[in-house]
Amino acid sequence: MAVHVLAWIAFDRRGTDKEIATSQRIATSVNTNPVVIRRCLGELRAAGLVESTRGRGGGWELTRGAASITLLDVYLAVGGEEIFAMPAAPPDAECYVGYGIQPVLSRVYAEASRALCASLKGTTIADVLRDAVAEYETGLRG
Amino acid sequence: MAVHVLAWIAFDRRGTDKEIATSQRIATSVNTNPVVIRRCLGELRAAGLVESTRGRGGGWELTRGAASITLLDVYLAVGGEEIFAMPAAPPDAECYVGYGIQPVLSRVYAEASRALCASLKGTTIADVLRDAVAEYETGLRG
DNA sequence: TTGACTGTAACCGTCATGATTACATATGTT
DNA sequence: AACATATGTAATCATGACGGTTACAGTCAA
Repeated sequence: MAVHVLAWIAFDRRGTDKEIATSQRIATSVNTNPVVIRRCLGELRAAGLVESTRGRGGGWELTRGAASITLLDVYLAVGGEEIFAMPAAPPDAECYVGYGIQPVLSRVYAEASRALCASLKGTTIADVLRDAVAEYETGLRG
Repeated sequence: MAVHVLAWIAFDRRGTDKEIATSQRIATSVNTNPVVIRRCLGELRAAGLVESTRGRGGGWELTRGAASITLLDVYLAVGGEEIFAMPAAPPDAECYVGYGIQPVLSRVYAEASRALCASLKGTTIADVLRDAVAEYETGLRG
């Protein structure tokens, strides 16, 4: 959803009319509630990806170009650190496997997480927006 | 949890006593309920990683060596295809971004998923077990 | 026949997440 | 000043995923 929101703001900014992106208009595109959008944008703002202006005529803007925001930035912004869950109840500490498996799994998760992040780093919001628009136009022809 | 369970079965098999792994004993190590273990093992069996024998003296065995079971096998067995969630409600189809973003994100997710799977493929149950036991012994010395 | 084990259904509590309502706050326009 | 339009955020509800638990049926060896 965060990716969608950011792409929408970037798209809106390209338009000829200088309207600023509001949570209401974004919500229409994402097909959800403005409050949900604001919550999402709040996280993105905390990560420094967007800025908001309040009051009439206010709304949301990217703090930098869409081409310099990677999906990794978005992933980290919305708190996507926890891909794999560690066991809720700690394993049996007196068991060989139960005792030693936790740190081992942590290392494995860190490794997998690195691979995932490296992949996400390869795509920017600008890439997503460009491909989405292309997809739209292809759909119209088909 | 599935990794823990498989490592435990592999560990149990190495022992001098020829006891077979039961869901009860596995549950003790994982610190959970035998039914949870059986549910988990049911998925692993569906994926062909383990076999069970019923009745007295029954239990669970690996269908192949621990060194030939990768974490990717486990990941796929327990249905870990869905890392990223697609929007519950479909985006606005009349919006440039809303229409085209879904297939674009699908491609991005597929790419990220490939990276993750490649990483998981590099570690086997045997690796995890070896490191866990080493961790245990290191802990005893410290 | 008995005991030990798997196989499952059923139900509960918890947690995360999105949806919604309501209201406080801020700010440009009139 | 009054109003319209935004954001900011708390509170609440519904939903789904997941583990924990109980209960019971099916299976097999001793």
